[in-house]
Amino acid sequence: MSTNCSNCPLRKLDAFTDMSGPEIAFMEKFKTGELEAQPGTEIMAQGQSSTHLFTCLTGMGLRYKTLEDGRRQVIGFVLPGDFIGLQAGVMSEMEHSVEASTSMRLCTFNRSDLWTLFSSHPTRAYDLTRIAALEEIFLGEALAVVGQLDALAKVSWALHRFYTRLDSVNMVRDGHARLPYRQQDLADALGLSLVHTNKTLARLREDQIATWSDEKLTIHDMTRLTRLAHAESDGYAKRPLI
Amino acid sequence: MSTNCSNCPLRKLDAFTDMSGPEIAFMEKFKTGELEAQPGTEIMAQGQSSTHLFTCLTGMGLRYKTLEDGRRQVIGFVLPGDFIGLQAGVMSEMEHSVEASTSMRLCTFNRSDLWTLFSSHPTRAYDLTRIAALEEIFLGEALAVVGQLDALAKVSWALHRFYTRLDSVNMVRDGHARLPYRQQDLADALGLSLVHTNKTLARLREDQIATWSDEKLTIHDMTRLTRLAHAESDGYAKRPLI
DNA sequence: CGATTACTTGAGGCCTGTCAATGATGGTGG
DNA sequence: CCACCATCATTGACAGGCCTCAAGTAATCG
Repeated sequence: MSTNCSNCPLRKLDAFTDMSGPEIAFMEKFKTGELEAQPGTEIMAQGQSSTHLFTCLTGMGLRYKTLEDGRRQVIGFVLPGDFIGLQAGVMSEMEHSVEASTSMRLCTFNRSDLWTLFSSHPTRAYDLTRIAALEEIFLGEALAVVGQLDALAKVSWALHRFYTRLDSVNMVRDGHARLPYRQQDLADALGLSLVHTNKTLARLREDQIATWSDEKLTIHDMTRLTRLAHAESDGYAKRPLI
Repeated sequence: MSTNCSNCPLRKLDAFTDMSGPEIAFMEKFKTGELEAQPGTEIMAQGQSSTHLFTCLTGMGLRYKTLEDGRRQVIGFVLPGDFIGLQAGVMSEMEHSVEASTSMRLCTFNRSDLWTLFSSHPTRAYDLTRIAALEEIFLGEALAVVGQLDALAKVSWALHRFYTRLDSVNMVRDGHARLPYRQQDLADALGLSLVHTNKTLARLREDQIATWSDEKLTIHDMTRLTRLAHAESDGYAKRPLI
């Protein structure tokens, strides 16, 4: 069973900007199908070009760069509504990989159609550029966190951001949210060792601030978490959906 | 004396993609003037919107985020050919500041004209998106460096990247390049303390790999520097100029 | 010539990485 | 059904890379 854009469940969320009728009609043509990705699958590979672009419909994944010595830097986490493959679309190849952490359902687009988007639907092109700018903003914030904060603040920031982003796509129920990543993923995102990440999570748990276990995230004290996280106040405005 | 786009000295460099006649004609209209910024001037401020966008014509600057506790993360360094204000253009406000390190000459554009760029010149819109994607690629690489590498590799990476980028805009003469930043700027970019940055630079100098003093960068052994830097081999392809 | 800024160098300590071992869980094959 | 293996989370011990503090030099400026 495939979803069409006119009744896309994501588009109705408050987190995303509105789309006009003609825009929706165009997206119906732009979208070529859907893809189911199993956990552990590599959706896009670093150093390769791709004929397809995606939007995450359901499920979660992560973006990461692999260094030649085997180390790994997690660049970000893919949640529903996220666009995948902008780099492959406008550059020759991807500079990071994207992997499915859970089973994921993805809307698929043809890279070759991207040019018609720019030439015939400037509002959609503008939205795509805004998405790129949002990525840039996030990476700048992540760089500041990894570069300047200590371990407790790093982990707090990550959990705070997970919770906020999951909440924006309606994936928080009764204060709980599914967080299907491994501690190693978080460690690789924050530039910490697995061991130290584990101990920092244990401390947040003991201090009754936040608990993340069995793939489930629970915030016990959002006030203290926000303070520890040095979280920027702005409650992330609406963003475009492709 | 003001430069017009048709004889823009940057456009002729190998580093930048070609521009068609109609594109150049449009840029002439799009460009509203030039601005001279003195060293230390804040060109764009974090948290503020701006009516103007810029392209760096000459001189150098830096982008940085300020944390509430006063710490600072340098997000990147602005060299000739770099576009400034993409975030201000397509989002409500900037999430980082831009400051002039030397005297800078900037091409100025009106933010309100940006929409006509998207609606009437899709090739230019595409280029703008590519620039955003390039920024994203750079920030991803910076995140991996700051998150995963040790101090020696971080500093080596930075010097290697400085040299490569300066070379691409023809600012290297006889193996020397002007690098008008302070050690504190580099430290804040790499997430290192000033003291440790200084000692790491001293070590690279003693080992006859690279010397950076008196605002002048000299590479003595590019082979070893490249190895230390874990530098990605791809010799940065052509990029668009706005 | 005092004040400011930037670079340099040394000493000491802590935050975080590495190493190592254990437990828990789940999948697999005999 | 159980031994076996792989993955992930957890905990302790220890070392080291990097930070902080501090002091000194040099250059620039009003």
